[in-house]
Amino acid sequence: MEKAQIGRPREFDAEEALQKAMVVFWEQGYEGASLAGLTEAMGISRKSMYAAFGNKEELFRKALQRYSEGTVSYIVDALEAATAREVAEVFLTGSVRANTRPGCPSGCLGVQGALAVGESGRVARDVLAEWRAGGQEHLRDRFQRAVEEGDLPSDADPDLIARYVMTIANGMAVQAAGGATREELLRVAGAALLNWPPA
Amino acid sequence: MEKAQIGRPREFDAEEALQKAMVVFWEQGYEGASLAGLTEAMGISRKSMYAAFGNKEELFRKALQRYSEGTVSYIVDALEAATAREVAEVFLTGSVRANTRPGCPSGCLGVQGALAVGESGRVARDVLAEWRAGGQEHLRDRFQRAVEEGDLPSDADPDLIARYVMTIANGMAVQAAGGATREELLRVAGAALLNWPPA
DNA sequence: GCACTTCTGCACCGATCGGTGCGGAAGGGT
DNA sequence: ACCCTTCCGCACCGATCGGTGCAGAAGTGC
Repeated sequence: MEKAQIGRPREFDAEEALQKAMVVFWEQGYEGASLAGLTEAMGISRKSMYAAFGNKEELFRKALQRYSEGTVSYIVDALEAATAREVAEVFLTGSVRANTRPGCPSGCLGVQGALAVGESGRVARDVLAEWRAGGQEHLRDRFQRAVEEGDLPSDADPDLIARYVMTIANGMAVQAAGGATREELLRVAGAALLNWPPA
Repeated sequence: MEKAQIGRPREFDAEEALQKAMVVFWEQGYEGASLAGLTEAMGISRKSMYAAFGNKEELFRKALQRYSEGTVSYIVDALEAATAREVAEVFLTGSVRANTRPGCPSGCLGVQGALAVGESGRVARDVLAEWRAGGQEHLRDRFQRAVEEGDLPSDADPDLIARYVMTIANGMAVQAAGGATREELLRVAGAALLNWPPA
């Protein structure tokens, strides 16, 4: 994104513009977000957007990356928790907070950004599916380690446990998109954690 | 939909066409489904579609109604089950089967049909949110009855239990949209049901 | 056979989609 | 001061969006 020091420097803050674009994608989805709406929110012209980010798909990819590093950075903390139970707890409560953050759209960009789409959204849909699968894989690896460390029973299935936890998170994202409050979702997360290990 | 017996009768089967439209909405979402794609799948012209169904929004509403009466009719069976535990079990396993039906799109129309959308999809999004809330309400009423009948502990919270069950179902719909198999999801449902009552 | 109604295919509507070509303005290096 | 690069606002591109007007064809009741 930074390529030259010579010439007229850009007048806008790329990170700030990307943040605004991320919010629009988060709220309206990949297909629902138009170039006009994106650039208006970003405060720049179409031409500047294309020069700085490539095209709509690339902008979406970069917005998702920013989302990963910012909004959902709690997953890093979760994976570093001491026990498998705490991993699940930090992950789920972090999800709830991210899905119901005041001033941000409800729900999760990684879920509602592109779930079912037409031809033009295929790439975005696949990018998000891969993104979710990647998160689930990190959880699975962590639970696998927990099994090896004796933190989980030796016959526990890390794949199933990771999928179970991710399913709860995905479901809460849908609930948040439908208007569920932080308190309601925290209680759901609490209920899901009563069951541990879940297999 | 049936209004006159005089005049030239329509040449296509409205129910059959609606079924095809439902599948397109299911697969591509409300915004992703174009009139061109819909009418092509339905095998009729734009004009015939408008005459028979009104407009795109009305077509979507009628497709959702057909989805309710067909694909997700298992919810009726679930609500009639003898115990709250069985209600949850029939509901969740029914969800898994509906989300992974061979020959149908993966996932749930009620979830992926319109989760995050632009201006033009607002109505569809709200229709679906209300649809999901309605299902959850039915579950809550059933669990409320279970409390009154002593089938659930007297301090159990029907609202929380219904939201918990619906969250699992919503999450499995996202998982299915991402490619999870029926077997994988049945194991998740089984794991979720180990935890009963979930509060 | 006639009148009446409705169906259907085609072309077309204005609006918007994602994406660009152009030309002037503006900053940095030397 | 010069040059060179980059930025940026505007107009515009073909394609597609949801939705319609028109006219001919076709079926039903009398």
